[in-house]
Amino acid sequence: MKRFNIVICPTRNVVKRENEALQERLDVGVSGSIKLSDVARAAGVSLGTASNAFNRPDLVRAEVRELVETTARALGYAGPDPIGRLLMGGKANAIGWLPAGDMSVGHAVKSPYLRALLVGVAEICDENAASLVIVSGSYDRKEWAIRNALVDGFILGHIEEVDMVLARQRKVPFVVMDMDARPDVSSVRVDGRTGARLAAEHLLDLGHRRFAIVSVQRVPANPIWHPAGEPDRRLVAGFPLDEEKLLGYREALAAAGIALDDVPIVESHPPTPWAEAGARMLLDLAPEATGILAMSDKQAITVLDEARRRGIGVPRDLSVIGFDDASDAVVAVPPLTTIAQPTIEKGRVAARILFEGGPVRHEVLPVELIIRASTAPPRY
Amino acid sequence: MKRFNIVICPTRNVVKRENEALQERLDVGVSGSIKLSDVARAAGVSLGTASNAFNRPDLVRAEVRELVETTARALGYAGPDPIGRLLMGGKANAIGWLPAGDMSVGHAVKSPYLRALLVGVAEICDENAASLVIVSGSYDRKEWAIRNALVDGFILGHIEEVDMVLARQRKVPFVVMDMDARPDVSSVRVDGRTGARLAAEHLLDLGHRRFAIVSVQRVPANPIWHPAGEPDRRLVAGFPLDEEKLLGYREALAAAGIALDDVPIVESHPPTPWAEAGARMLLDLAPEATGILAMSDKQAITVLDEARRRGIGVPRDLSVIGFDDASDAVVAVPPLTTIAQPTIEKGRVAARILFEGGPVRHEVLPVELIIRASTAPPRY
DNA sequence: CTGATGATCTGAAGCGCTCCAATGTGACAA
DNA sequence: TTGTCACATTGGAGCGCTTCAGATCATCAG
Repeated sequence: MKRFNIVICPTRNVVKRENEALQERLDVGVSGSIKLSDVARAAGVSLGTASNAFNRPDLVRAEVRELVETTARALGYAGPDPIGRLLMGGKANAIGWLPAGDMSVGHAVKSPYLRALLVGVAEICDENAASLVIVSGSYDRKEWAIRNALVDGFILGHIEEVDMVLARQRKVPFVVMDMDARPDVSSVRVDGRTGARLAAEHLLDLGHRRFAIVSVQRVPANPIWHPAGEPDRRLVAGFPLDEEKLLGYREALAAAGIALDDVPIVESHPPTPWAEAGARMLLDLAPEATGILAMSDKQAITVLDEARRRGIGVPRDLSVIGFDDASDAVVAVPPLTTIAQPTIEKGRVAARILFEGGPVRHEVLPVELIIRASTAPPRY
Repeated sequence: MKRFNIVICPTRNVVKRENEALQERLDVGVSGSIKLSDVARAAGVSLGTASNAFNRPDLVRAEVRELVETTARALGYAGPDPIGRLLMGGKANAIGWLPAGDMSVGHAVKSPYLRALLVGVAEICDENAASLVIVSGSYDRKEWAIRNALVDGFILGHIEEVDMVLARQRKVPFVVMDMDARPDVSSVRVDGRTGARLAAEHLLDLGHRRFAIVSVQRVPANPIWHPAGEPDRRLVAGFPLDEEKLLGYREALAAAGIALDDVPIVESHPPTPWAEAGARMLLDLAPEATGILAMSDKQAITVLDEARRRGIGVPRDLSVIGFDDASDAVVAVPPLTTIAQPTIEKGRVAARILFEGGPVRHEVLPVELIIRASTAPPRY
């Protein structure tokens, strides 16, 4: 029967205290929001118990729990503030995604390739009931973003070494995409070299011998032209994955007796205005090429469009092959021959690495040649 | 000259202390991460000064600031922890987006309509250098999500009243989409009623008199058939905006002497499997209809596909009109006649309301009839 | 009747940071 | 010399919560 007393006392208390608290709040107007300690006081229990009532209900007697809940409701308390919770080592319940280079949030949503990646990541987020943060990461804010984004882990588009150092300091797990990461950093990439080799071999098999390459430029800027035979040419490719692609092209071309240095290259930034300038430059300066090797579908399709504008028939006069097999490749005019990479799966794998924790992993995903209608034997 | 002393002392201090601190850290292995107070101690300055060195550098003498920075670097300090910062009323620098109903993160990225919305929101996020959180909000987690997402504001897809109460408790600004919000909650919507009226009028003008409506079902479930003349029919539409559409249809039809109650309605959930079942149900049960009024492009296109499968010619045998003008409307076969809504702009407006703060706003955006090839006069 | 055992609760110590009132200092004017 | 200022820095009080080592008390075996 004493039990009973113990229960009844706080209950009586609460009615009284609740009223007091309510009164207080009315007096002060709709004052600063109530916190857990207010609820605890009003309910006549300790802060710890109130906390437990919300987070570890099994540790609290049913009556007391209910009492706390009632009080909370009466006070208009919205439950423990996520920020306070976080401080004691709680999880943000979200992972962050930082697209490569200077890509904005907007671009991340618009680009078919990045979007596909996002779809994969989002799927795994759903499985884990976590939110997805598209981190605003244009160059000038990237450092701030990496340091301050409220996430439990990061997926980083291929980034600079310096950003990787930052990310490591952040002490949250992260995985990088599309680069040969250091051994102590998880990574997910596709076999860009093989893909590029397949692309070049496809055109070679069709009989092409005069090529031009559309390479990726890392930053938004005017396209750069690298003529055939350019002295001291290095790997002119924006991101690590693009360097790999260049190696793949070189490998295949070399097997056919063609030196990479004898192939003109245009470097352009894939988003629209730059890619278009690149396409114009390409068709202006390499009119003799019959086979165009593009490092992304976006760039390949831009070449397709520019060729159409000029009355150059594809694939009659010009063959174009892309890379990615993003969603727009199949609806391009003509449908784009390309190297498919499992982009959605790439997103999934990266996200899984984050959620599963575990040791460092390095995943390399396969690529595949998809022959559509933008490539054909050259006319002689 | 005393000035000089003051400067030099901490500097000497720091070298010594830095070593001590380093030693400590080595002793403990790579122990728990260093915090601002460690840096302050090691640099021989107060915690407050160390904080200022990072956040309000102008308040700290250059030498001291540099000293703090050096020490921080030496200790491997990654800068003030965002969580601690948050606690004192800092901003998360992110806004959250919670798609409607039971939509998952994945669906939010896949659906052309939601994606367009996302593009608009993302654009404004970029302008404000903020991140975008796609909040995981399937029904069972929605409450948790609203309470705990680490954001400075919310964009809520049309939600239940109860969620709005939660959102208000959260004490962060939020705006709801596509519903007649309460006067104290900002909202952005399109003029669904006018849009629907335009759609019905278009078909009426073409000469159609026998209609069927594809309405939106709020939750994933088998489609529901509402035959013509169903007794006690109410507004059978999933979300508030869909109710408006129904009113618009009713208005236009009534003007032509057709009672809404005499039009069969199928209610289906727009994502794929349900929409397909709805399309089949529609063509099975309303074979006499020559004009289909669909509340979303997704559903309209699904009808298009099912009709093709059955050998029903569109627009020869059947006219179909959608709503949204999402990106897939124009590439549908045949290209879909639809009511365009400024979806991207809708996203922009919602995001701007959040970032600009200011008083409650209620924005209504216009719609427009886009005639393509899925509608034509009926055959007699 | 005693000590041991569980089941509940309490109280206080953080978590890492920001903010602010108070302090100290040199420069400058009176 | 003294008073006044502006600037640089300090110390400590929070921010809202979780966690954990006790404290309490009814219960039960011995």
